[in-house]
Amino acid sequence: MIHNFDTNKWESEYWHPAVTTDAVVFGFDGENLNILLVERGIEPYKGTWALPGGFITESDESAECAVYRELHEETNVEGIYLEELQTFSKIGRDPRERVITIAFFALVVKDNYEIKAGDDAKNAQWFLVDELPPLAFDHNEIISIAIERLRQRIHFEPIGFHLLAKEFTMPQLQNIYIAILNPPLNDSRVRDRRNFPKKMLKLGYIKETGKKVTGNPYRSPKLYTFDEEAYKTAKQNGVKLEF
Amino acid sequence: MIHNFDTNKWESEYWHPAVTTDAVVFGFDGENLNILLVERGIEPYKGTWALPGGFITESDESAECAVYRELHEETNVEGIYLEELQTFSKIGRDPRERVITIAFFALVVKDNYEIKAGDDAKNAQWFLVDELPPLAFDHNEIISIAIERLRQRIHFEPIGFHLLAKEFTMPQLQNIYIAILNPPLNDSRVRDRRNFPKKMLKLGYIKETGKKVTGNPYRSPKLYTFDEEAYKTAKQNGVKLEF
DNA sequence: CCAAAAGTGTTTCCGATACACCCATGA
DNA sequence: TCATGGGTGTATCGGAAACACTTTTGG
Repeated sequence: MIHNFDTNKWESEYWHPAVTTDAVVFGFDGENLNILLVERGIEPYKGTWALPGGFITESDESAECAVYRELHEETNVEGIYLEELQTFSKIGRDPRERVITIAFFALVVKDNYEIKAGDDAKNAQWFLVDELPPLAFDHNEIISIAIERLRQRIHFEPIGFHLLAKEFTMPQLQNIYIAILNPPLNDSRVRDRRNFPKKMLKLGYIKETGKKVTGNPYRSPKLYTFDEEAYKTAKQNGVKLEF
Repeated sequence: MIHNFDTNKWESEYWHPAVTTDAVVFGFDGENLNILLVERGIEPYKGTWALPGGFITESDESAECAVYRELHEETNVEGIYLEELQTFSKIGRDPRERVITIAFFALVVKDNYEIKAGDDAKNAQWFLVDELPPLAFDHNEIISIAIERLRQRIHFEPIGFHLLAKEFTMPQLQNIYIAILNPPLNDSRVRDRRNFPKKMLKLGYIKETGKKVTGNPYRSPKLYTFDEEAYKTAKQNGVKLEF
């Protein structure tokens, strides 16, 4: 093993890899789950769809900052809830050089953003999770892991609310669970219109607004909101909040 | 900071950070949960306890390889189950330069290894999770996150078996759940000697060996093993395996 | 025979599941 | 009035939780 430090005793001389960040941005439209992709405008994989992201370009930029910056530059999306997914460091995952990628995943309300391609991205748009195009690098693997993480997470944390507007209907919330968990058609726990709201309301952190949606050619659903205070209190008290 | 670019057009010109790996190794002794630490033999934090780990020193070394290598060099532990925890990239977490650390966590049978300090480690030993010494860098934070991850994971995956010898007793397995979940004393689900085995055996992937421990000055407990086949089958069939 | 720890069975109760009909709205 | 989708209550069943005494073993 190498132990050479240079004259600056704090500066290591070990090999330094390139580090990038990528974001798996999930957007929900009330019905289906989408992922935000960009079409690469530069080599390698020019013209192929890929996750938004890019190099950490400055020594004083954190990974979080880098991924926010790239996301804004490439897709015009900003100010979202981001969480680290995993780091990908296999040899050969980038044809240019050894690249280590810190992947994040994000949850947004799809219609809150006007997607605009920019920077290295020739194009940017939403794709249904079930209808993704061929992807650059190992981005398929990253997305699989992100979906898996989402599936686990939704059992323990109310992540659904990041995917919905402040006020939402029970069927919308239910559609999130169906889209993420993809349960069998006869799973009455998730798919039954009577059991689902009961279970959700029992968690104690969803409250009615008293309002209803208008303008539908059918019975108008009630609007609910996420009661963040109630959620925090319940969490602190160790109340089980599992779905 | 080092910025050496070559003429290869694939070589990016972005800034490259230093990347290290650290391992949070949990060892179980049948009673309590321990963490493996090393006493640093070099600056910075010379003489302070820290997680085993170190720089990715070669461009063809994956993060997994690096952490295995460092762990072996510094503590003589090898061939263990390792899983990525999280990547730590905050500015200023290392006084030398900007360092990004990929942290892993591992689960081992404590008594299977003879801990021997080596390489940059002046010393290496187990500490009870509740009695950790002051730690170098942000290793306290890394350990907190590792414990949290462990706590979540044990609900869904039979990670306990990595912490036990092939044959183990029910009270040992129960002690793992108690050590990791640290439930209130009146939590009869985890702490009751009648309910716990019932629940475990119902999962279907633990089988009796027919053997018993010998040499105790009291009733000898039965020995069980983890039935990996049964576990895989159950998992594929979507049987719920939650604790 | 004593101390220490392990093994075992039953009752109760709550919460999850299963299930079907009526309501609201706009066209 | 029709089509579409949303809202609501109840009965049953199963699994979780609560609970205490007996057995084994070595000293």
